Order: sequence, then C-alpha cells, then structure tokens
Amino acid sequence: MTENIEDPVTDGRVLRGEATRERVLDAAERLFAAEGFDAISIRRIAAEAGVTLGVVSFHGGTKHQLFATVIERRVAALNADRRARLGVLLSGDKPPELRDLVDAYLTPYLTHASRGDPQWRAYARLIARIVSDDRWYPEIGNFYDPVAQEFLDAIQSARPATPRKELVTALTLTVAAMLSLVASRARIAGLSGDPAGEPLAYRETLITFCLGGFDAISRES
Amino acid sequence: MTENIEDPVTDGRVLRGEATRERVLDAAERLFAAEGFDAISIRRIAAEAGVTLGVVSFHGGTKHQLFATVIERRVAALNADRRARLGVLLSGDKPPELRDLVDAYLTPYLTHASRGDPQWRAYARLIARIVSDDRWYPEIGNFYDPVAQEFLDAIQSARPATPRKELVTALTLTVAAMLSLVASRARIAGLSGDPAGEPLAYRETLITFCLGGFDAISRES
DNA sequence: TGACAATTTATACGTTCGTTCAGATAGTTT
DNA sequence: AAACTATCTGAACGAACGTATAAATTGTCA
Repeated sequence: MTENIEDPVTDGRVLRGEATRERVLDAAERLFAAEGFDAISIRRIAAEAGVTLGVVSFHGGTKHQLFATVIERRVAALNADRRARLGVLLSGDKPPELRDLVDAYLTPYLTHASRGDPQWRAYARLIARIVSDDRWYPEIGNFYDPVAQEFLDAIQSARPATPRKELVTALTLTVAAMLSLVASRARIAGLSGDPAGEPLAYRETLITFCLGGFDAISRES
Repeated sequence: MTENIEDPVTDGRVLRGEATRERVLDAAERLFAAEGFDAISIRRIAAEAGVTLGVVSFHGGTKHQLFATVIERRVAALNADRRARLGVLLSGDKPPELRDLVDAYLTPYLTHASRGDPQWRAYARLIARIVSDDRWYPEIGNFYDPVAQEFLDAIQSARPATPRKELVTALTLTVAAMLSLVASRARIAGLSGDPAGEPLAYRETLITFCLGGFDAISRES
C-alpha cells in the first residue's frame, strides 16, 4: 500500500486548508497573548502566519470571531484536565482533601503554562490577560465558570461550615494568584532581582499560599 | 493688594489651561481604565473631555506621554499613603505585626478603589490593568517597586526565618489577589450569583486570606 | 490700547485599520 | 480531459488612526 487514503498526512486540498487554518490560529494565539486583542491587527497575524491577508478572514472570519475561536480551541482540553483530576478525587471512599482540590484546579493550568508546547504557553498568557479584563467576561465566563462551580461544590463539602460566598471569594483570589505567575513575571523578576522561573516552579509555594488562605478563611467562620 | 499674582483661583489664561489639562487627564484616565491603552483613541479622549482634538496633544503630548502622565499623576499619593502607614507601624516600640503590614499595603488601594472619587476608582482599575501586563512593567515598575521593597524589608523583619524569595512571591500573590477585586468583579459576580460589592467590602476576607498564605509559607521554612 | 503669549480651533497629512471580493490557482471528481 | 470546488492571491474600499500646524481666539501686561 503506497498511501493510506485516510491518512491525514495527505496534503490534499482540504488537509492543506486545515493546516493553514491552524497556522493562522497559532499566530493569532501568540500575538493576542503577547499584546492583547486591540494591539494586534489582522495584517500582523497574516504576516506571523506567513499567509496573505484574505486567508485570515477566510479561515478565521471576523477579528472578533478569530479571537473567540482561539479561546474555544483549548478551553475544552483544560476543562477536561481539571474535571479528570476532580473525578479521581471524588471517586475515593473519603471526601477529598482541600489541598488536593486546590492542587487539581491549579496544576493543569501551571503545567500547560510551563511545559514544552509554546502554543499552550501563549494560550496561558492569553487567559491571564482576558480573565483580568471584565470586558471579556460575558463572552468567556461561561466557558470556565461551570468547572469552577463543580470545584466549589467539592470545596464546600470539604469546608461545610464556611459560607459559600467566602469560598467563592477565596477561589477567585486563588485564581488571580495563579494567573499572576504567568501575567506578572516581569514584576516577580524585578522584585526578586533574579529572572522569574517557570510558573510550574512556583507550584508548591502557590498551593501552600492559597491553601493557607482557604484555611484562614474557614477558621474565621 | 488687589490681586495676588500667585493665587491659582484666578481663572485667567494659565489657570483655564490648567483646568482643561485636568479634564483631559481625567477623561484619559476613565477611558484607559475601562478599555485599555490600545482600544482608546485620542479622538475619543477629546470627545470624552469635551475638547477638540488638538487640545489633547497640546496638554497631553503624545498618546504614550499622556498615558504616562495619567499614571504618574496619582502614583505619588498612593505611595505616600502606604509609606505613612508603614511609618506609623515602624515607629512603635515593637516590630510591627505581619497582619498590620499586609493591612497597610492593601488598604490604601482598596480605599481609593471604593471611595467616592470616580477618578480614583478609574485609576485603580487602570493599575489593575497594567500590573497584569508585562509590557508596561519597564515603564511603571520603578514607580511602585521601591515601596514594595520597603514593605518587604519590614515583612522580612517579622518573618526572619523565611527566605526573602518566598516573601517576594507571597507579596506578588497578595498584590494579584488585591487587584483581582477590582479587575475581575464581573467574574466574582458571576460565580457568586450576586453583584459584586465594592472592593473595600472584601477587605477583611482579603487580608485574612493573604495573611493565612504568608503564615503557611513561613511555616514551611 | 496695542503688542504679546497662552490656548483653542479647524484642517490636513500619511498610515493603518477591518472587511470585502473578483479572479487566479490547484486538488478532486466525473 | 473537463467540470467542479476549496483555497489562495491581490487589490481595493471607506473609516479611523496619531500627529502636526497655520490661523483664530482669548486673557495678560506694558
């Protein structure tokens, strides 16, 4: 057999289009992550992707649609990572420990933000950018909030005496702390004097800090 | 003496210029805070301020210079607030408690972000926006870092056994948590179901959370 | 009052923006 | 081979952009 006809390696018409589409999305992901939606033009995305202007519109539609597509492309994978870890914790005999819940929420993001794939690293920066901008919440919030609610349910089980509202606040602060390891690396480097390490290198410190915060809040109730 | 030549109340030529300049800076502050540097045009700032296009350039210079001026205009006041509180704490007989140090760093910002003056509220949103964007750090980091270092020195005295690097990380996470109360209010509202209260309303919870985080990190060392 | 300077207006310049589209190109199918 | 269609090119559109400046306006001062 000289060539498998279903093998996606075939550079036929459709497959070439798919590859181009991914190149465009990758370029948009990198640039949006680095400088934000408003600072990036479709022309720069085209240049970064090595295609002409019309191709970006052809595969990505409107600039706004392109941005949304870049987000949606990876959101399912990140949610699946978190849900899988949560599922393992919930399947045990005992209710999960709070530390493991915090770990399960933070680690998938930190891993993607630090590990090899530069596109995932860019995506992590992009997420950090838009979560700290209320303008995107109506569009993006419903992608992430359901998983956060599932974690909140589990956290509530681990801390039954703490009011839900306090736990919501604590999780919000935890997420903000997590994202700052990606978004504010220059500040970390500037304050500490050394260049900032990868976000994953701060994992233990971050979990300790946030768990200490959760516990302190639980203790007050 | 019919008129004090140095009296700034005179609405003469120079003073009218000064008032216009403030209107321009105020408008720029509101718009930059709401949508970011790249999304705002000089023409929108002019319209918001109720002046013509050239006036913005006349009083604000380049768009970039205008942005820097907006930041610098209030940074001294915020730094002074924090330094004053720190000075009070350091002037006592005993070394200050960690809780009071965290309080002294967080409360001035939360107060300005919540109290009456809408321009200060806008400025607080603007700070939250640019701190979570490494692109601005080279330009504005040196405005805030010296005060942060002074607080770090005091925090180090309160936790002598904890490595400086851990304290730097903890303060960074603390700042990120603080800013999220201003920057991610939509997410807080979405997750909790209720509209988010003013940042100052979360002050106790925030301080408890961050202090718990500091203590947990100190305990590990 | 008339010269002077600070402030404001009105307009223009060249560039870049997002979007659209007719036509060229190149696999696929009949 | 010919019809077909997904993909790509190249060019154009009006609008908005940041910046600059000559002229008009307005208050100050000799």
